[in-house]
Amino acid sequence: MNKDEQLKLDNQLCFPLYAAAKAVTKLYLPLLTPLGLTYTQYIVLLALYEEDGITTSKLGQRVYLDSGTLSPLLDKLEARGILKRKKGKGDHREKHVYLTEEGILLKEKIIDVPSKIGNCLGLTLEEAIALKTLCERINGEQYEQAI
Amino acid sequence: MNKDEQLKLDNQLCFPLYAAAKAVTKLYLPLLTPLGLTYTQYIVLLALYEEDGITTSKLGQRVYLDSGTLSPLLDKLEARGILKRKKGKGDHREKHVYLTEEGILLKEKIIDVPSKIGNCLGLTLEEAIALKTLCERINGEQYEQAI
DNA sequence: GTTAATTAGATTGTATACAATTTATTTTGC
DNA sequence: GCAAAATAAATTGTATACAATCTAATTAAC
Repeated sequence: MNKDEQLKLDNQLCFPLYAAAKAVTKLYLPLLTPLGLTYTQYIVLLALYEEDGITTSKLGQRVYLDSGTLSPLLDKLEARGILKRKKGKGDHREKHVYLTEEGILLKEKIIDVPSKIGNCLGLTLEEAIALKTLCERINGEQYEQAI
Repeated sequence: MNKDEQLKLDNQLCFPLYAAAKAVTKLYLPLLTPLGLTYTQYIVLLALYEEDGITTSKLGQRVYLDSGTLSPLLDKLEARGILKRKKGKGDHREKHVYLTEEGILLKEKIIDVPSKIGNCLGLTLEEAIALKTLCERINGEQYEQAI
């Protein structure tokens, strides 16, 4: 394949990946909008359901978001009464993120989302696992010095 | 796997996919920033190198972007002198997007980007093709009535 | 032990993304 | 042939994303 061929959209890996991520995110809209949640807010809540009281920076590492994205997002969820941020006893620079009663109750509405999404992708279970594994490989790489 | 397990971040398909797309997009930064381009602008240019003079709506379908994203993006590229939009002779609602001399010259700088990115993903060729194929399957699906 | 370097979180600035709306034009229905 | 529906592009509003910067608090260095 020459350089001109290589430049075509259909020969890129990045583009289908970018498009697929957007398409899958959009799949969640009809389930999350009724709950007043965006996809990113949903992801942040999943992380909190796993580890309540996590610090903001740890949460950011978990969901691959920096403070520029996470701070205003947490502002909104806090304003809605879903979570609270409190300074810990130790390091006073850190803030811990805690689910409120309402945030904990919201889990009951969220818990059916994965199964409802599950069979909508048009992939077999094996294909979905293969896709997930390949994406995790990419996410696990260290790219800083790669270029 | 019970519902609580199913809700964990590590058991989602959507999340690694979303993270991998962001990671791959970020890989392009050191190559595109020197050219003054963002990743999305790069994708739009690839589409134009394949079909110069395409209408705005066709371009949007090709790169999976709606007019709300594409209009201001084209504004910027037009302001930089990389492309021009002109009304066609036929349907006066349509605008056709044409590369300028400068936009055509830019291709010479862009043409090496794919090969430079190529081997940075830590995937074998077979794995990259498998990933691309699975993403294309997702992109080809019709999801409107799926939920 | 005091200054320098680092870190946590927030803020600012720019660029996506997309739903919903608006305007101009074209096509349909009858 | 004309009102109604549809379409193309732009605009508005809200929510990511992230680089760069800022402030406050902590740690390191000497």
